[in-house]
Amino acid sequence: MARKTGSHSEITGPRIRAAAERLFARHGYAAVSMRQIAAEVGVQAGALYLYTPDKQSLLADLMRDHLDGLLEALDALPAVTGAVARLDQFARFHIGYHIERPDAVFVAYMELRNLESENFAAIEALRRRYEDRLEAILRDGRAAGQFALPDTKLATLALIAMLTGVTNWYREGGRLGRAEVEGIYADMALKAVGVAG
Amino acid sequence: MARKTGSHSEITGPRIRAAAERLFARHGYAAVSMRQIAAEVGVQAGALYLYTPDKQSLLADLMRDHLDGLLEALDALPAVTGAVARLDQFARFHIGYHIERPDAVFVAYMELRNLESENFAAIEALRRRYEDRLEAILRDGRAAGQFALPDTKLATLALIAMLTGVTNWYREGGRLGRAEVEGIYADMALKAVGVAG
DNA sequence: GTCTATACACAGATAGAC
DNA sequence: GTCTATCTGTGTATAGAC
Repeated sequence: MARKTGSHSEITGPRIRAAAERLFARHGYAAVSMRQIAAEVGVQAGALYLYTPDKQSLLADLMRDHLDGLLEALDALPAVTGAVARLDQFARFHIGYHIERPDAVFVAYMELRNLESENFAAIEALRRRYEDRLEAILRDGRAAGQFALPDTKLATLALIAMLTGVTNWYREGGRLGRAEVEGIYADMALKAVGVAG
Repeated sequence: MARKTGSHSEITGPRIRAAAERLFARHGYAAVSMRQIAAEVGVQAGALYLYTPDKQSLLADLMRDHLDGLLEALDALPAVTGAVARLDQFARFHIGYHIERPDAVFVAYMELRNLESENFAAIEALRRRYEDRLEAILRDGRAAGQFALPDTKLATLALIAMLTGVTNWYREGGRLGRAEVEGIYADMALKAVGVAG
């Protein structure tokens, strides 16, 4: 409880990451300065370096945390049986998870080109793991004769692009509610792979 | 034919735009310096300002030119009858046009947030016009009972996201040829709106 | 039309006082 | 743990020679 005056390490770190995420999403990593991030948090630029070795690590950590959380949440879903039910579940999950974290999603998808090569490789591996979960569903459904797909890899990428696109327009309190949007997207995803609506 | 020594205005302008497009696509607008662009072209940084008033205009012009060309090419397609044929044509066109201009597409989709407000409004209006062409097809198809769609606006955005996603992975000379990819995407687009494959 | 030189602002990052 | 001050590099953009 009792701490020295001016000592806030437990909350300043998360606040720095939150501010960086918001600013990176809004203006882009390269366009945001460490001074801007510090100003958002209410500290001086030099203080940031107590929490991150450099700007690049700040970006890479945000992206890794996002993708780690995404995979963890996917794995925590209740088990369902059958490729159709699994794809429906995946689509709804993807929409819901992305709708709730527009900034994190935006950064993770837009700032790949600003990662240095080791960070890029690590982040790409995580993304690939996530895509592989969807592709496994599509492969199983095709093997079971439930999906009509010329190419599972292409379908995987097409579906992910379609679903992730929700972040381009969805706004809290808009014309369509979250559950409604999840349902419509899941329906389109199922139809796209040949499941009759 | 005969020109003064060192005078290259007719080709330097396009070369500057081409270099800027390539660099912006690769590294992002904010991460690319005027000096880098000049170096690509083989001139000094100061010389760029004979062709563009500033860096922002260079970006806005690239994006406007891309979207103008996209709309013009769409309008130049041969007329086809029926919503199914029109959607098939639109999907193939979108894939083909985007596959051929990965850099221009990337810049037009990723650098919106780096546009100043007047430029942003102009570019957004062009993008909206393009989306409206697709939405008109979906509305007509739904009215004719050919498409099953809960919401044409949402479906428009979902389809465009799916189709545009091709630029994230398609590479010339890869496993799948261009016509093949166009066909698979068009098929998924039609199925997604409820047309039986 | 292009170059060299430069003005001026701001970037990322570090040192040392408190 | 944070601040002030500062180092060093680089950014956009312009002026003036050729």
